[in-house]
Amino acid sequence: MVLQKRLEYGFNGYQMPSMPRASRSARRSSMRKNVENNQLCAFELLATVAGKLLQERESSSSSNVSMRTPPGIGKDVSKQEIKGVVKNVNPVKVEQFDQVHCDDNASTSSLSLQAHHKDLALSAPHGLDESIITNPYRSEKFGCHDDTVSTVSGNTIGKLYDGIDNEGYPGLNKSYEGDVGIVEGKMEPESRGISSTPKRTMSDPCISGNFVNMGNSSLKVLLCRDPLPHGSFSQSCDRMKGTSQDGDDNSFGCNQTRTMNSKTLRTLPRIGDRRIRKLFASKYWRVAPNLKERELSNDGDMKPFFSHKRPFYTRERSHRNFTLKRRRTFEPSLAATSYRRIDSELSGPRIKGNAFGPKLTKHGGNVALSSVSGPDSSFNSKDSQVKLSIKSFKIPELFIEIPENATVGSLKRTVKEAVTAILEGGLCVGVLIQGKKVKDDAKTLLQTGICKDNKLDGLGFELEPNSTNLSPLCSETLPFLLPCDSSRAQSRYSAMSALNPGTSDSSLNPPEMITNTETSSETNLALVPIPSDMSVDKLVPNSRALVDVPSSNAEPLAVVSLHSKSKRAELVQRRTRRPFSVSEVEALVQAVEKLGTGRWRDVKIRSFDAAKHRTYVDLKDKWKTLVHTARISPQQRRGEPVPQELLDRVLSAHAYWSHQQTKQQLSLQTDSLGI
DNA sequence: CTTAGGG
DNA sequence: CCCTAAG
Repeated sequence: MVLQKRLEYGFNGYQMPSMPRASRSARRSSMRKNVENNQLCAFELLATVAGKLLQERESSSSSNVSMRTPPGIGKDVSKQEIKGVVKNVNPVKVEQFDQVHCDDNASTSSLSLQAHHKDLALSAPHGLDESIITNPYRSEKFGCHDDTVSTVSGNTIGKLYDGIDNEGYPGLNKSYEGDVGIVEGKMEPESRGISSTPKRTMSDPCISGNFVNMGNSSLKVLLCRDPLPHGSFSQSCDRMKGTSQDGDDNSFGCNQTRTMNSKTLRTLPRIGDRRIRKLFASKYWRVAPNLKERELSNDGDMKPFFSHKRPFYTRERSHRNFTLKRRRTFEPSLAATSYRRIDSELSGPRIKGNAFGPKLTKHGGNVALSSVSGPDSSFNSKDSQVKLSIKSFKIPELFIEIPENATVGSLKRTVKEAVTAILEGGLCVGVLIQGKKVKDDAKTLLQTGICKDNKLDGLGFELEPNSTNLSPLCSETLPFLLPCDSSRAQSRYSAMSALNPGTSDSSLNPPEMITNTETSSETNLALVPIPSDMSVDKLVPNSRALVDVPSSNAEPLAVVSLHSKSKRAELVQRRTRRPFSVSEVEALVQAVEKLGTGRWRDVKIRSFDAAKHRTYVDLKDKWKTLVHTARISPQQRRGEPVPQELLDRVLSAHAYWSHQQTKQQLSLQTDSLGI
């Protein structure tokens, strides 16, 4: 009776959509096993190089002496000069190369700028009035890297930033495109030298990153890479239109845009995703899973409006299953972008002035490509030796998470450890020509086109983490996705509040981000504040080194630990609490009324697709609490009061679906018995 | 990955 | 919200 009554409440005449659910298996991918066994390719080589570098750093104080033929590299056939690994040691050093740079200025410089800008964006999205960013290019040009410093005003940065966000690199498009072209195999007359490198990087939203966690002296490093098609980067940025930060109020009704976004986003990072998850317990990941992609076409059908004439929603699922592979990638949004780079540690003090060195450290690049100076044809030697100058290698991205109260010294140590760990973990060197990876190691340089007579324009090298030790990490979207400009690079280096009992979430003390562009000449650790979705595109005028991150953004980071040493640190910070708003409840109720209580994934997609911080589990939980809430007396309820009307609907729907469920079960039983 | 439930 | 067992 009661049930009946309830049903009447909101289900008058409502026909239960009897749609068989797609079998779960259908969505399941059997290919779980991963190739985690990548062999350590040039591990040794790199280790050697790394070692060298480290040594050099320690020993060489000011001399920008370039390393000569590091063991293992180009010893035989080609003679290479590795000026710096991981960091640009010093562009100025070799005239010849500089020459090249200058010549290329037209194109290179813009390119560099791009990269540069990107970096800026990454590292100092917020007020930068006073930030000083060295412009490597300049330095290079003038040969006085250390002295020439250009100051970029916050505005400028902001603009750059915006430009980046918009996919374009205003004013830089030309070169950018050129790059892309190269990547695609097209060679542009103009691009040469470092071109290939930068583009590669840029086009690789996927970031390879290392996450270093310092809390508790734990060191967590995570490397990830995930090659993405160029262009994804920019696209990856969410451009959710007009969605509230929460996505709360806009959760419904605007699927279209959202869909596109999600789709796009989802395309981004991925490889790492699963892998990582697998490797590490889910507890390490705190990002809300992104549901699978949806079809645009579904949007119409999916309209959340509760109506009797509901369209064939049924198709939705199956369709979706085929077309879209759902992906819980890290949200691209940030994902893609949140990468910090730490190229410094290794190069030590000398990098000063090179913080934003020519090396295009685009974040996002899964591999840090360093710029290879493609020696011009003019730079040939007499014999058939191929001379290469590798200006720098960028180490895979690192993520560092360190408590605010940590000391600078510990920060340094952490970074160092992280870098060391990476190097020790093994790196592989990849060779790219025209942006394409040369896979056949057996080929001779000549065969590959790397010969003195050739312009080595398209030649590039990249360092890649040894996949054995890392997991590609695609950052998940920040839970709080930024509506329109999430595209901007962001990273989170948040202090783990969990480690600081005294100041945890509730303390309203948001972890602070360190934006450090000038902190030390030693480290170019560019920490980027996480833009809060709340204050989306505003640059905080006076925030310089430290940026407050709204506590609401203090979402946990994805941290992976490679070192067993940190156990406690593994405890991930709990997600910040985000009470459901009435509108969200409304959306939830509506969705459940329509879909039932056993299809949270669909509910999520239907009404909360844009709310990245609401997982289907969250929705399920919320429903659970709603039901509970509806049953208790109003006096016992807490939090934002939910309209009684909604609660009534909750009860009705709950009753209805429970009934359906039992009914279904009965029929099943009957069936099996009957047969 | 999703569900369903307990904590 | 988290964590997990199941599927």
